Amino acid sequence: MDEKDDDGLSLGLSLRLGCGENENNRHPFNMHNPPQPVADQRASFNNLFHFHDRSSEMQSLLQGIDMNMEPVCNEENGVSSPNSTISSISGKRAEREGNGDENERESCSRGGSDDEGGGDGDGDNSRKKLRLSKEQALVLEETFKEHNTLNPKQKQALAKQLNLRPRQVEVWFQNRRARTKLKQTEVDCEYWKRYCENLSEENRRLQKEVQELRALKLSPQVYMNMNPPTTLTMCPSCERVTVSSTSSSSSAITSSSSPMANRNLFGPPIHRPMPVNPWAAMSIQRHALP
DNA sequence: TGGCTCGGAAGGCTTACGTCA
DNA sequence: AGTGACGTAAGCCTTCCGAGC
Repeated sequence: MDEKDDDGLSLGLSLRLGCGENENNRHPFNMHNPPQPVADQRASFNNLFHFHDRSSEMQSLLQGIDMNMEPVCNEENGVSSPNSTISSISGKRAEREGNGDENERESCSRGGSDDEGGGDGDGDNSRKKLRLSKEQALVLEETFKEHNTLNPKQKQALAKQLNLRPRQVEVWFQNRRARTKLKQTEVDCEYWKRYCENLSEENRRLQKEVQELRALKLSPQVYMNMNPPTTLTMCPSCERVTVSSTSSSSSAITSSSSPMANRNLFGPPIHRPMPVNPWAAMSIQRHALP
């Protein structure tokens, strides 16, 4: 088992960091906090999740499901939910399912063999699709919002609550993570696209400004009215811009009063609105882009 | 009825970790 | 004690394909 940190008493939870499927405030493009590689983001947090400590809202969601009901083999029932059928269990995944799922699978497979014998007759090769009920989907969604991965105990508990096989819960979470990531990628791409467009616009504007300044430089009377040369510096920690004159006495001003106040001289704006959780973004308009 | 989208499921691959020589 | 080989478990990616619109 991979649950080395599971003491068997607590319901530990494995969470992925950085990619942010569950991090609603994720800022994937913050230059000071770049996105992390997906493959190495696994980290385990224990004791973060207890099914029986859920909110009352969650409890109400679960009201339609008998939490005390023993998990019922779907193959025995023929359906896992009022509008679902069940797929056959086969292949590598079924082979490597841990002991935690083994008992249930074995018991289910006995019923499944009966069902297969009297079912549609296409045997193990068929993928019988199921459609999770609304109640099941709601509970899974709510659970996913809290934690996008489950450890075996949580998977078992959730499967029991929803009257599903642990494998179904596992697959649902895998698909949910994958599709969340896809959504996030789409949002990210759109963001970068518009970000580049704005950079191009900014570049054009600055080039025009340079041309205007060069034109002024060519006219001699301008020099007579110019202030002494100034130096712009920015504190790397607080990012405040300081304008200091080389001749006048300590005329340093901060960015708040500087004409350069709104210009980040050293890269993209730090506090630029970043893409939000894609699922939230689907219903909430994105922040205004730069 | 064919096309399309959604989403459950399977298979392959990668990674992390434990065990053992 | 350090190390490489090996096995195992879990997650991710890609693809398939049934169901519903």
